[in-house]
Amino acid sequence: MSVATASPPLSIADAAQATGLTPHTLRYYERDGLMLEPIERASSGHRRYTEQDLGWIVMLTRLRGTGMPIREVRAYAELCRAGDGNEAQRLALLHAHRERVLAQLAAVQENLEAIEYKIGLYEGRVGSP
Amino acid sequence: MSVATASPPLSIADAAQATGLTPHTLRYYERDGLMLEPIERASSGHRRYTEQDLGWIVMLTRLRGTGMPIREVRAYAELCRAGDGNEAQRLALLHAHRERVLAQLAAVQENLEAIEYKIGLYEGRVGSP
DNA sequence: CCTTGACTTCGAGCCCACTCGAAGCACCAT
DNA sequence: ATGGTGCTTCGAGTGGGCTCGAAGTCAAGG
Repeated sequence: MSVATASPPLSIADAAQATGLTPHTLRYYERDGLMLEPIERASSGHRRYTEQDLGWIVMLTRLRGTGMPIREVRAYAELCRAGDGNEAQRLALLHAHRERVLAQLAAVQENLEAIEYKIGLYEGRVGSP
Repeated sequence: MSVATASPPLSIADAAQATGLTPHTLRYYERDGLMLEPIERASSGHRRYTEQDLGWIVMLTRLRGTGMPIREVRAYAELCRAGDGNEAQRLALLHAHRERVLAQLAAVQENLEAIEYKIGLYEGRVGSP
């Protein structure tokens, strides 16, 4: 059994620190239905982030970081929340996202090449008298 | 001499068609100082886009498509407008942009890999009973 | 002549994703 | 007890990048 590391829940400030988001953003995500479930509270009412919470935040940050809109992250979260039985839907959502990201990557790379060509022109011109 | 293809200037609708932007966006870009110079007008006051104009629009679309903010495109346009003598500055601007784009590409690719790993998990689970 | 339709300008509106501020409560150290 | 810090909620504000609508003008076709 892995009882070794039962790390204690984190305050919102620590969770922000750990995820690279701000406390404001963490609250906003929760309000907006992006979390799998409402974050647990201490008796004081303060949020307590578990390791699972952090793991999910990392995933959603990756989704956001690849350009998935908030509303689609929410849709994905809702599927996960709904429990077993909709894995195919989740998979379809992730697949569709993957295709979009690949297309986007290809487009950016093509544009970048054209820009690098332009840079080459400038370097040629700048290097010569 | 290449006198062969002296293509006539285009209406804003045709230029929009040709560049994949909307007429609204083309006017907005011009208003916002993103064009190298004000677009020529027909006697009616209607814009007439030349091939040079289209070429520049393609370039600026590539800059935008790689995430360069409007204000920086404007800065680049201003440098170009200023004429010779600031090639080093333009180059520096493009170089800086290139670095940002490469960093961004790397980040997106890393995130995408993690998402693909997740997809792999779902496919494994979905494939089995 | 008169309509049609593509254009013009100007300013406002919209969407997205945060980002912030105000007012209030809870705990902890002095 | 008291001040400080760190949280809470709520709602409003910001910035970027378009996007749109209204009102007017012009050239061509019927």
